[in-house]
Formats: sequence, C-alpha cells, structure tokens
Amino acid sequence: MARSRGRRAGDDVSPGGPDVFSADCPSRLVVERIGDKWTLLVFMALRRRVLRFGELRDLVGAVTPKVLTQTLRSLERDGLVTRTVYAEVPPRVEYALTDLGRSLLGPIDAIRAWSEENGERIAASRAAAAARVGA
Amino acid sequence: MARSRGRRAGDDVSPGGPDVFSADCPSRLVVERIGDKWTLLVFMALRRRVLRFGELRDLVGAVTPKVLTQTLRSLERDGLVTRTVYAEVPPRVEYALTDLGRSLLGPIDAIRAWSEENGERIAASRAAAAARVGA
DNA sequence: TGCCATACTTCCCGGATGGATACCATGGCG
DNA sequence: CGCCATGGTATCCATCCGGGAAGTATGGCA
Repeated sequence: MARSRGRRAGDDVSPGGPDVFSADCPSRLVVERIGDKWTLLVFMALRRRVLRFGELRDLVGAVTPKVLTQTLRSLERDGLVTRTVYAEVPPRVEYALTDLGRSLLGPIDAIRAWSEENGERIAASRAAAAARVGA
Repeated sequence: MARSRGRRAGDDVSPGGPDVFSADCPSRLVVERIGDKWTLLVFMALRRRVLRFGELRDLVGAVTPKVLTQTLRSLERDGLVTRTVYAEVPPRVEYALTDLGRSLLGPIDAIRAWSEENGERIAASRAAAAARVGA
C-alpha cells in the first residue's frame, strides 16, 4: 500500500482549466454526448433547417426508426433539439436545433475542419498497422 | 418501393463541405476515435510531457491496465501517440503524442471551452427531464 | 531460493448500444 | 368498410466496450 496513486502537487497538466481528470469533466460529457453513432449526422441534417421525422430518417440514411427516436429523445432531453408535435392527421412532428444546439456547431466545425485535413492520415496509419498484422 | 429515400438535389445541408452524410465522413471517424471512455483523459495527460505506463495509469485514475493498454495501442495504431520500449529490467515504456496527436489538441480545446461554458446547461436540462419522469 | 517491480496479457462476464422485424393509433377519403 | 400516411412502439437479438481478477516475463537483489 501507500503506493502514491493519483496526481502529486506540481503535476500541472491542464493549462488554466479546472480538473480535467475528474470523472464528470465537462469535456468528457460533451464528447460522449456527440460520440454516439448518429448524433453528428442529426446535427448536420438540422444545421440548415427544421426537419420532420421522416425527412431526418431519409436524410441520415441507414438509421432505423427506433434508434433515430432514441437519438432525438436524448438530444431533446439534453436541451439540444426541440420536438414540436402538430395535432394533425397524419401526425406531423418537427425537430429543430435549440440555441444551445446551434452554439455547439462551432466546436463541431473545428473537429470537422481538422478531420478533413487529417482524417486521411489516421486512416492511412490504421491501414498500415492492419497491413503489418495481416502480412 | 420508389419511396424517394436519400437526399434530393437542392438539399444543400453542408455549407462548403464534402458529403457529410457518407458513412465514412471524416468527422465521424474522429469523433468516434476520441469518443471512447479514456482517450480524452490520455490526451490531457500527455499534453504536457511524455509519460510512462504507470504514470499514465496513476494520472488517469480508475482505468484498469487492460483497458489502458487497449486505449494506447489503438492510439498508436492511428498515429496519434508513440510507444517507446526501453530494453531494461524492470521494463520501461514511454508514451508521447505525435505531431498529429498534438495538432488534435486544438479542436479538443474548442470542445473543452464550449463544455466549460455550456456543460452545466446540458446537465441541468438532463436533470430537469429526469425530475419530470421521476415526479 | 525466493521476492520485487514493471508492463503487460488472458479469461470471463455483464451492461449498454444498436439493428431487424413487426406491430400500433389516428382520422380523412373512396 | 378498408386503406393510406405518419410517426412512432414492442420485442428480440448480436455485438461491443469495458471491468475484475489473476497470470506472465525478465533479471537484479537479499
């Protein structure tokens, strides 16, 4: 025991930020939030205009209704999109980004810019590693 | 059939970018890459200096050696960190960010800044929704 | 002859994630 | 009466991610 776990004083790892290593670090919250399979696509689809459920489903592509519903409900729960139901027949439901959701487009675009510049490098490195294993 | 799936011409969803909806969209690649449980912590830990396996494990906290190894190997595979083994006894292994990895710190910081500003809003919205269900 | 430290690896397991398929509710319309 | 469209639910299932506990390899040292 007494195996000195955790950070010692002087381990200044984060320049000017709060504790980056706490389990509930806000960066992790957000990255996990947008890190699932369909969220980013939904954001891209809603970036320009309000969309109905079916439009979203067709735009995003291979998503099943169950999973799309899950994604949208969780985004609504987190205050990033709104869900508006019109009492018509057949039913009409519209989804839109909230202000909060729209403000997240900035950081997302930072990722996107980096990805478009460097994504190939990652893919290449990954492919090279796979080739080494395969050979 | 013939149920008009997919985008139609004129659905200009992405301002100036390539196809955001392709399955291998680079943004998704990167977000999935950093979206797992420990990658962000490893990045934060390695941002300032090279670290040994044990240092990393102690800094990050509750990660088990198996999972930390997995995380590091996949980061190495993708060209984001280097792994240097010194043939000593007991063994010494050092991990460091590559240039590519360091360049990713920029976008990560964009997320971090947004998170520190807005993370609470998400948490609050989520808590409010949970309270509505619980009540 | 053990014992130590480091940096793993192996095995097994449980929970979460996402997918396939089928079904449901409403009310206008023919 | 039965069909249509929309926007979902319900049910079941395969896969994956991560976790716990224990084992491995090396060689110096007491």
